[in-house]
Amino acid sequence: MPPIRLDTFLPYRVAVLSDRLSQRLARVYEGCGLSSPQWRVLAAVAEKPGRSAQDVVRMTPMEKATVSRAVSALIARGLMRREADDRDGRTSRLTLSADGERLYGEIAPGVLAIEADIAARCDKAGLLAAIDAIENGLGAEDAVDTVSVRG
Amino acid sequence: MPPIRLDTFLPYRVAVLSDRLSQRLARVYEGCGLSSPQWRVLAAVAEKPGRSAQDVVRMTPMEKATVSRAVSALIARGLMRREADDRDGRTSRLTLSADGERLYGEIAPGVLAIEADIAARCDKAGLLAAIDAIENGLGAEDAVDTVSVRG
DNA sequence: TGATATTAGTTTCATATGAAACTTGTTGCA
DNA sequence: TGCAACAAGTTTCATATGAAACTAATATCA
Repeated sequence: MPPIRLDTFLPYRVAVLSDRLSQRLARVYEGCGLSSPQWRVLAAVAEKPGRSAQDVVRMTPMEKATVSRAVSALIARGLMRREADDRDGRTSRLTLSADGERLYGEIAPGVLAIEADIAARCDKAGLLAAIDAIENGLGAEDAVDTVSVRG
Repeated sequence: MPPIRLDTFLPYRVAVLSDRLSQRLARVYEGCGLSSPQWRVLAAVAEKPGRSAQDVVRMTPMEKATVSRAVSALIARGLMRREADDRDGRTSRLTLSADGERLYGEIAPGVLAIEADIAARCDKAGLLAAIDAIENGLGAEDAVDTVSVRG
């Protein structure tokens, strides 16, 4: 079996890149006492107020337990509010408090500056298109499950 | 502060993609009783026998403690061997045992098939070029540290 | 040469994580 | 209705993780 060449093996390259980007962003929000899941929840709710925890789980690489804990921590710090959905008693709608908006406003520029640096160095549109294509493919494979692996 | 649009925010998109790819690959090697760090170490050593634990740490998004534990586990399972470097008494050289090669040979085709699917759906060369460019940029930013964030 | 700093690797410890059980509310349908 | 399946969210528990302390070997350089 000839070994997998890692420098051109996409899952490996993407994993390394993702980790480095995460660490780079973390430098910005860790100073504000946010963990990575907390930052992610904050960003998701800031983008679209009223999202439920489940919404965040679906759009994010986080378990529902992780999101639940992050939400609790953000509420305990007074950065986020939770109110019951009037249609469905199970789900609750999340919004940022004034303090939450303020903190978000402190972090976002630094984070956006990093992304601008990144985008300036690569073909961002092409990269997004590739990511879309891959994710669509992964979704399709889910249906086929392990079949494509056995070939 | 206008919220960050996540669907075009590269660190977010890359994190989600990386997580999905990891889970997809994990389906293959989990069946063989390997954890994610164990698979990564196995793949790194298979690619270039004689790599040290530190080599693996440098090329991989894993802590040295994680690598140390993964190596121990692989050796305990008889999949890997460790022998002292004759020049430097601190480092040890890792190689796969016959069983390790065999297991690698079982896993690699499935993993490569997944990557082939992915590569077929996107501009792989362009994607690799973008990753290279971003990683180079991140390296450069390290030197400048937080300066570019303050702008 | 010998003192000091550094590096490879391991271990310890506190914490974060994921899986599964659980609670509560909703849906489907007989 | 009422009962079974299901979904949102929380909590529990065992385990994986990262940070820091630690050991042992090597560099550095006065």
